[in-house]
Amino acid sequence: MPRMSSLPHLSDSEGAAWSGFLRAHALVARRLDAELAASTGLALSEFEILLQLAWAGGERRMARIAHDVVLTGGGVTRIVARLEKLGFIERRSCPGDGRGVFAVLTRKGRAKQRAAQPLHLEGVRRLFLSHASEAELKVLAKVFARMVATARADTDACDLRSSASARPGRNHAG
Amino acid sequence: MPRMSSLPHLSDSEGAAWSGFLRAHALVARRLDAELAASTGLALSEFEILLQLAWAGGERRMARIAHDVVLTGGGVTRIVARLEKLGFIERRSCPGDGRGVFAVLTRKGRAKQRAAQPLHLEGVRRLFLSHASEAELKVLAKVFARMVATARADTDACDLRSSASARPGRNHAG
DNA sequence: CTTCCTTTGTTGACGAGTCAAGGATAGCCA
DNA sequence: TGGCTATCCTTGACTCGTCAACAAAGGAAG
Repeated sequence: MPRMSSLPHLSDSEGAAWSGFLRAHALVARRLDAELAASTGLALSEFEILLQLAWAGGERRMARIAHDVVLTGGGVTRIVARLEKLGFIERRSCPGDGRGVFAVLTRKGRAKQRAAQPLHLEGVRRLFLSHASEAELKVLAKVFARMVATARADTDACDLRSSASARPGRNHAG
Repeated sequence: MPRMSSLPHLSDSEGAAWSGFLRAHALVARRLDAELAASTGLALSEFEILLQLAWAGGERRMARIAHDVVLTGGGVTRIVARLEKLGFIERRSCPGDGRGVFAVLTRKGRAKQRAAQPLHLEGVRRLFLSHASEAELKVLAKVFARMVATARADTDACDLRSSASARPGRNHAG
């Protein structure tokens, strides 16, 4: 019979895993973002988009970016606008689909991404990777992959289902 | 020699673990927050504070809350203000320390927390816990604990050191 | 007691990203 | 060809939480 620790009705390891997940993410993401911003002027979300683009060969459609970095369409529009104003990205209309927009890494953008890469990498290693053995890393990867897969499946299914239904916002009813 | 997958200079499992970490957190936290908000009107951050309070026996000082949930002092002030307006929390001045403020769970607040608990728990299980075996959960807990411990140690040390120094903000210098 | 420094909590200004509405294009079916 | 619906992106309004400045209170040293 499992005893309870930080969360009632959760076993010790359950509670520790969940609360650790939240705390670890908050601490690691916050610090990495701060370090990145301090020495490159880029927020983590901005760098991640540059990285995605570099990884994708330089260009990618807005919707695809949003999906990859788990952000709203509107959010991506704004981040890309920021990066465009800085000269790191260009918007290019999508031949063959008049709705689509490509975000394209400029030469300057690629340089910036390359310059920031070592710092980012060092941060990821120091704050995250260094705390797990190779075997543990594999476990994390596997578990996260499962969570992401089903969360995405759910979301997509939900999106399809609710195409024409209204959902309540945050009502704050006591 | 490790091959690279989603992130250059990172091995497959390293890249998968890191990017999985970010994606999984975004998806799980977003969805849990949405579900919680839809059926209780509480944001995840708000519920977590109620939970902390309940867990702590009903009262806790602001600074302690901020530390526990990994938020800024200002942030906690605002969340507590929200919860106070809703009648879930009372502010009480701290006897013996004129600066301190206790956040105290009201009867209504405790009831709210109890009412929301099952939904929260179910969400945590479905979105997070169900994707890992007991052994895997133990690994997650251990790894997260290490990350949190050193991140906190670093932060604290940094805070002490920088008590009287200026730090640059986000400069956005290209 | 006075001075200096630290800690605690609050607040105005702000930045980031969400949400929902809207315009434009695509694609299907009669 | 003329609807009808779905998808893509953008934008105004808004919420959330951060940051920096601040006021009030401890605490130690002279």
